[in-house]
Amino acid sequence: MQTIGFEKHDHGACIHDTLAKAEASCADTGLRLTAVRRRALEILLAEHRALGAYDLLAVLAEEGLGSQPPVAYRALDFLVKAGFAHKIEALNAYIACAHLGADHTPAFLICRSCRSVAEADTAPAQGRLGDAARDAGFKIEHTVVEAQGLCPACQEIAP
Amino acid sequence: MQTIGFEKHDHGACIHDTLAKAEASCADTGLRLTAVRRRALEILLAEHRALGAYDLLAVLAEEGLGSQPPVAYRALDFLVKAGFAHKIEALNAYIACAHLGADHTPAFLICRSCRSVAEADTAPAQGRLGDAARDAGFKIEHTVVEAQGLCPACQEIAP
DNA sequence: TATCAACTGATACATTATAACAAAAAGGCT
DNA sequence: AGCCTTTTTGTTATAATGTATCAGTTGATA
Ligand SMILES: [Zn+2]
Ligand SMILES: [Zn+2]
Ligand SMILES: [Zn+2]
Ligand SMILES: [Zn+2]
Repeated sequence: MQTIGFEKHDHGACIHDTLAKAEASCADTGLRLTAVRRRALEILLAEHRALGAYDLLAVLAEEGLGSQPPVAYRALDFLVKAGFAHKIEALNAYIACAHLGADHTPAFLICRSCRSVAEADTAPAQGRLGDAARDAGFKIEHTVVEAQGLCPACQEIAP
Repeated sequence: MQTIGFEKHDHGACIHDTLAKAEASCADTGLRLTAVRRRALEILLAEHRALGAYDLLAVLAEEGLGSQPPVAYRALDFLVKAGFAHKIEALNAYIACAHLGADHTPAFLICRSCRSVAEADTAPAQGRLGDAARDAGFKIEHTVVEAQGLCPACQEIAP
């Protein structure tokens, strides 16, 4: 699975395709991609960067889509539960899924300088973690894998 | 490296040894394990469970070691920077290091029911993540690996 | 013992997140 | 369409987590 985020790519298509997949997924499953939810996903998709709930709320508020924190948190909860977005625990922030529709276990490369985030896949890496869990009798339900450091662009600026 | 946390072990020795190692480490490096910091480490060590900063503060406050948030956050910052404790990002909480003194890259198994945490090691798992990072030109400085699920004890209670 | 750096105490504030409840909208049913 | 139920939205208030700042104290070192 491709690591999406830092390299050049057709980002217009990236946004368009992801929205289309989200809509198709909702049509399939009966979930409702309402105006606020759809716009929230678009806002997250605009860049491959993590946005805080209040950053998202600020944009929604400008557009008259809601001005109180629950508006943002509800939209984010929906997107995360539907698998359309992920929470970056190390930043208390959120990012649109870059592999929407694919069955994947995301791993993130997070730039501490520009907050851009690339999404890779660590299913193989979790073999190791899975071994440790099995040995300990632990039942894994969800994993968080986040690497923090410097993206290619920021290494040149501040190496 | 052993996964410490869920299995039976001599926890008294576990506490005692870790404190001794922390003291030795400070003696070596010139760091100062002051009263508040030492007590904070003891409190974290009491159980293999994650404590929030305000949970820690409540205990410190009872004991007259400080009553304002910065007291807890300063102690935690010190312990984390010194490698004596780790932050569990998914819980915004903190846990004493279970492998103090060993050069390790921690990975955590976090029980969503009882909040107990086992500390394993993922250096091998990060081979995969490292590959993805290298391919993307990303320079990893720190990694967060946290698996959430049910510990052995809680699987029996609420399976 | 004078000096400087590190640590502590304390106030205030910033950021992130949730509880609770009423109103509105959407969807299913006859 | 009219009625009923569920989901979503609007709003207020508050909880939980985390920092900035500055004054005072302590401790190492010269
Ligand atoms: Zn893109
Ligand atoms: Zn960057
Ligand atoms: Zn122990
Ligand atoms: Zn448990």
